[in-house]
Amino acid sequence: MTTKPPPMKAPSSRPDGVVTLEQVAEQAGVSPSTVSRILNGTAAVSQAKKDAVQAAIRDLGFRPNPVARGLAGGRTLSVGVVTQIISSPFYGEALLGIERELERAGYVPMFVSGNWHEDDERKAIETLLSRRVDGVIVLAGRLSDAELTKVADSLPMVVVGRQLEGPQLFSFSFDNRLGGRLATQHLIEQGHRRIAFIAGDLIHEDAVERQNGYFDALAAAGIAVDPNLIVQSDFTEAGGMLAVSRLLERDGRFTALFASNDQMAIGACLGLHRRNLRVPDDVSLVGFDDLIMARYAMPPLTTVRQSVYEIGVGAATAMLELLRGGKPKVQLPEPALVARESTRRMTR
Amino acid sequence: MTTKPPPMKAPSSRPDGVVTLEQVAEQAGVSPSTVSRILNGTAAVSQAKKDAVQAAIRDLGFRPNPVARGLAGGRTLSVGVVTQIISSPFYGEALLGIERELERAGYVPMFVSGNWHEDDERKAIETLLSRRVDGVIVLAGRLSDAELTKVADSLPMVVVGRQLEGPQLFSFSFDNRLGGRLATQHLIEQGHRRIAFIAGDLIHEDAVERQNGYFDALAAAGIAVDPNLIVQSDFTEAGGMLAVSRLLERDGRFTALFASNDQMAIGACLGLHRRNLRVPDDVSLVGFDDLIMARYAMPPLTTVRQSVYEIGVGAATAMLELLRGGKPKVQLPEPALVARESTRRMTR
DNA sequence: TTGTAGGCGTTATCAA
DNA sequence: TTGATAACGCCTACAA
Repeated sequence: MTTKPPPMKAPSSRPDGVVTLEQVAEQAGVSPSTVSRILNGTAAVSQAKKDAVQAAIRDLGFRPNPVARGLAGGRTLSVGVVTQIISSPFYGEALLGIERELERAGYVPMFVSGNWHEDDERKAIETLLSRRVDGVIVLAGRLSDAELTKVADSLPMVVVGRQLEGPQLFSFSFDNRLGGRLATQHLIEQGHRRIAFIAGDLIHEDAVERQNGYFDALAAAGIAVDPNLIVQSDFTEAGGMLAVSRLLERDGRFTALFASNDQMAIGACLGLHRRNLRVPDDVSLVGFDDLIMARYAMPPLTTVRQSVYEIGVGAATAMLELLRGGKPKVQLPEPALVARESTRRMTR
Repeated sequence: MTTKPPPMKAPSSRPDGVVTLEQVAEQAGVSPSTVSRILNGTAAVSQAKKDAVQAAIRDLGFRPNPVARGLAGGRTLSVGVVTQIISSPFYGEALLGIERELERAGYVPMFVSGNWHEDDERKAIETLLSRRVDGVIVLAGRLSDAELTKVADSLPMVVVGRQLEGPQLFSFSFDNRLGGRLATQHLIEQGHRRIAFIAGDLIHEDAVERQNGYFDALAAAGIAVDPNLIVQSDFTEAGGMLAVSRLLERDGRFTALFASNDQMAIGACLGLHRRNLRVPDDVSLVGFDDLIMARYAMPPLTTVRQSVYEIGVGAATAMLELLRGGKPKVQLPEPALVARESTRRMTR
């Protein structure tokens, strides 16, 4: 042994099989910058070197290190996603859409929960920024428009469920109002006149819009709004169950119930069951979202289809476009009523 | 203007308000290394400097950059989580537990889906490694024990649902076998003898164990296993529904059904409904997991409680302990039967 | 078109 | 106990 141990660097492979850009450069006989340029398409490179480098990349199994990229001011190939509660079936489906779509472009999502809490949400975004994500997708939430817009100054941002404008900011919403109208209309067409409504948390535009749709349909049918038939809740199963109790404690009788999301509808169903009211025999029930759970509810739940998965895909697609420097345009399917077995024509 | 523009560096705050460790050092009148040492507790530092640095950190609102840390070989304060399908209600609850617990220690989870697919899972882990996560939590999955163990050579790892050993490797399982026994026993106690069983994907230890529990209970009661009453499925609602069809196509009659998770039970319920079989009047039904959906199923589902949320918390706790260099020990609650309305005493 | 040099924000290694 | 100094792996002027 004549060589001293320390500089014993085997150029082509380190202990754990991590290959660096520098090694690729060496193997291809070019400079690191050239490799970088080829990787990022930053500048024109001669075809010969391009080939050599690509061969080297393949041979060595090189994969750029996102962490180093992030530090160097480049991209991290990761996009932050602010959800509210990661365990909710609603967000679950959206996240799946986001993950799948992002993956196609080599991006990885970083999910953080806002817990329907302004501070948490703020912290979530900070976390994301400190992790150098390339962009942020915000699903609903409580942060003010101003605050979100400000973040978008330094980062591409996609916001679902609001209307915001900005150079690096894209937002889109599902047509919740139309959805709310369809649901209510369906009930009216079945002959119902006394239709109760469980609103979601009215801090959300979504919730408000669904309620507006409810009003629209009633108005169109010449049915007066009865405040006794409206309760506000929180989009959870437990909330839906509670809402039904409150509704039943009042004097107003109703033959149909429109819960502004599936989770509350499911909860309401149990609440009705507890009072010995049958769905749809005693009360017709409509939900909103068409989550998987709606299909498997008992009875299967009539609801308004908004493909949450598609919304996730849409958000991711928009983000990728933004990242590409383009102008996203997302075409969401129109809301549609899915009639199942929880609603029935009024016969009495 | 006598100074030339380029070096115009305002030491205390850059355009976007990002403060670096170096700035903290400067403000506190110490070297960057000292700041780093204080941050990481790497070495002893005089109290005076410690105070000064901490004051500077507070004043400047400094937050260490995880990306830079990751590059420098330090920690990224992030742990990777390999789930199977992020949209599943089961994983949702687990992820929530993981996220909450990790957050308490300043860690952020990175979720990636394995999609019940070996290749995806392998890729997921690679992604995680290239992102320099400090550790990996694996929830079930198809990767071989050997492969997982190998990954654990270079990284702390927690595996849920298997038995693996290793210096940086910790694994724990819920007592699925006992759970399966409890479920079946409950049915037997209600007088049922012909108890059908829907197994999960038997690639999972979990699924196998639940089935073993089913066998255990039958054996203890002196009931012979009837292969006609057993079908294998895939842990999804759709799978549960399909399983019921297959069961009913066979000649064997049954008065009770044990589905080895809640999702399949819910699906089975719909399947029975389609054949005009009532739960629990015609068939008593038991699930497994006690997800939220069980509570709100119609009728509310009798099931075996395993707190998926707790499992998530446990996995995270174990990981933090591993990261701390300690030996984790997770105490999971015993499985327990939660009797609700989907089962009833056989009267015929 | 290509290469060199410097920097991104931390941590780790050595001296002092 | 402290502080230079050199990585970490990549990107991006700048120069050639």
